[in-house]
Amino acid sequence: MAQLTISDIARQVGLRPSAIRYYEQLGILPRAHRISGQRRYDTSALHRLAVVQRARRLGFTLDEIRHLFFGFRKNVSASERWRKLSQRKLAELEIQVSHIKTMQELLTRMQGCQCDALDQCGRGIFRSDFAAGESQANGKTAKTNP
Amino acid sequence: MAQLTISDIARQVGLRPSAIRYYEQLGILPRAHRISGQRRYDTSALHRLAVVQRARRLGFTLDEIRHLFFGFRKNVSASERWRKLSQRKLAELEIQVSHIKTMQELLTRMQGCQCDALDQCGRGIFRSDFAAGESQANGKTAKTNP
DNA sequence: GTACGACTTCAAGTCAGCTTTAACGCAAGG
DNA sequence: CCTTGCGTTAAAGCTGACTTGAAGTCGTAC
Repeated sequence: MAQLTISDIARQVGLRPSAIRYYEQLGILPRAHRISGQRRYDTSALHRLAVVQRARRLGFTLDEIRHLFFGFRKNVSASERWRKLSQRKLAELEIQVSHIKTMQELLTRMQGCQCDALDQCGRGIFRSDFAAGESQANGKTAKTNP
Repeated sequence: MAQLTISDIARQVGLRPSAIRYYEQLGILPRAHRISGQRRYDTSALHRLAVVQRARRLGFTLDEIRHLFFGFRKNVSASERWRKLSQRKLAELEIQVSHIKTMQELLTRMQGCQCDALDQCGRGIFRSDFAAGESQANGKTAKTNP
């Protein structure tokens, strides 16, 4: 069982063959086994790619994806690093959910008076993301954009 | 009250001045009022930019941002288009939340046996995102990648 | 009056994430 | 045997979102 060609799996996950070769090149997919030079896959490749696609749509970079899902080394120190990385990502996702809620509220409120909603929510978002104290910098605000 | 320079607001929202000029060029920010050639802003620019930043981090493109937040024309037909667009975006955000939940579960489960969790969740995600019927195409699956 | 620093425009450069192109290999069918 | 069709690689190209560089304009400070 390793009968799928590159265009088979590409079609099944909605990617082009070129993207899959690119992923192999980056180490996101393992080097595929070849039959007379051509890549052959089994269904596990489909599952990996499904995860990759989900993660991409949530804003994960290809580098993050590689480290989080396919980069775990066997040794202990690296697994400690992995744990830290995934904890950080879990926290990010938590925040992302709350930001989506705010955004949904904004869009919903804009069904009424667009300018009002935009200005009010904008003020709120600004305070929560950036405004520390009007005139002084303080260390609490997240450095989201270095 | 229009005393902030471009680098003032850039610093306050964590962007470079060049990004703000770029946004003006794209129509995401209105053409700023100038004093001897130089842009001056008031706090409402900060609020707009806070919204822009939030939206960007949630994966909105600059085009979407322009249309959703700053593109509403005064006439009725355009406002109908706007409503459709925002409804679509609200639905997308809903789906995004559920995908984040799945991803959190995957990462959490990977604290245990990574390969097992990855393969199991991958299978699930694949079925839910792509697998329609094994051998036949059907029209229900989302065309996420045209 | 000229040096400084912060601004201006416009064009070209950068980076991630692919896609396209060119030149080629293999095998199944007529 | 040779065309057709899908596959291969390496290198160059494209898009979105900016950044950088070159060349110039202000206003204040010496």
